[in-house]
Amino acid sequence: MPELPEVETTRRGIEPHVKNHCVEAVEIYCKKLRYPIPQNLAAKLVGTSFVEVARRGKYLLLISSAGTLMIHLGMSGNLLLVDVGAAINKHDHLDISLENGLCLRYHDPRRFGMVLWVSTELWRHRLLKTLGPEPLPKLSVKQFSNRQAIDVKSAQHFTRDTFSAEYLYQKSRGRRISVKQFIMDSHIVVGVGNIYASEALFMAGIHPGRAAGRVAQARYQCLVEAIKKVLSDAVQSGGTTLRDFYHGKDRQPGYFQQKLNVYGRQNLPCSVCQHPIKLLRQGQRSSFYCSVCQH
DNA sequence: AATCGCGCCTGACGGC
DNA sequence: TGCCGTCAGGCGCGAT
Repeated sequence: MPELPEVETTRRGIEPHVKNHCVEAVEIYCKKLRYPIPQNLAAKLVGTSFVEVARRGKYLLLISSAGTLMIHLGMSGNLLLVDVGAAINKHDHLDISLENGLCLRYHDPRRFGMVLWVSTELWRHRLLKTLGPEPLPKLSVKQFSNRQAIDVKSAQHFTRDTFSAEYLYQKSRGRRISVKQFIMDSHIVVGVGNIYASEALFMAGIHPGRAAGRVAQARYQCLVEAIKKVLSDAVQSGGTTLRDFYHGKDRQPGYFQQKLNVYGRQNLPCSVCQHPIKLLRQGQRSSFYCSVCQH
């Protein structure tokens, strides 16, 4: 289940092997992901190069002069670098062969992911334009080493640094949904998935079931800091496994490297007060929390 | 406008 | 051994 740190780790992993290498061939093995893979991808991509490997929320953006390949990994998606001509395995859906002898391969058992082609300015795209701010905007700024790859308005949209306690506080006034569902809403803030939402709320001492509109601004300050800490720690642990992205298929998602304080730990003792961690069902999602430390 | 719940999909796992 | 039900979950979308 890729969360933002896993997507960022993937972005960093593929970037040096993909950026500025000409596309030689595109092969589609399965059309039906969440949306169909555009059939004319080869016509768009062959002979061009990706000049930037960027990310907006959990969307990976491979930007070429002709347009942008937008990839979401969904629940079980994965991008691998294999040698051109490597055998196809089950659930491999797309191959993009490059002139350097490597092939970028999209693999996704559950097919919740998406591979889309965007030829308009990115900030106009319906799936991107409504997204909330990045929790770690500094990562976004670093992405755009090639300023010409992206139009000014999209770059501004991607790098706006508006994620703050005041922002969450304002956005949440009058909202009755739980604070956990609120921070997991990508239109509020991108990249906070189920695991890190539980972890950040624990760190901030906020009960996941509390109404978003009934969280004080000072507590949102704690939450903002917790979200940034949890995500940047996970990006860091992802980064430590990055050395070998190409050959290293044994790389682990960041949350396997990281100590999880509550997620998946129901009935186990809280790391702070030793009381058993509780499980709460919100929507169709599991939340884990400590009823003593969080309120 | 906000909220709720559905559907997409496969693999893992438990019970019989 | 195999079959069947359940769960996991990001996200868009339609209904309310």
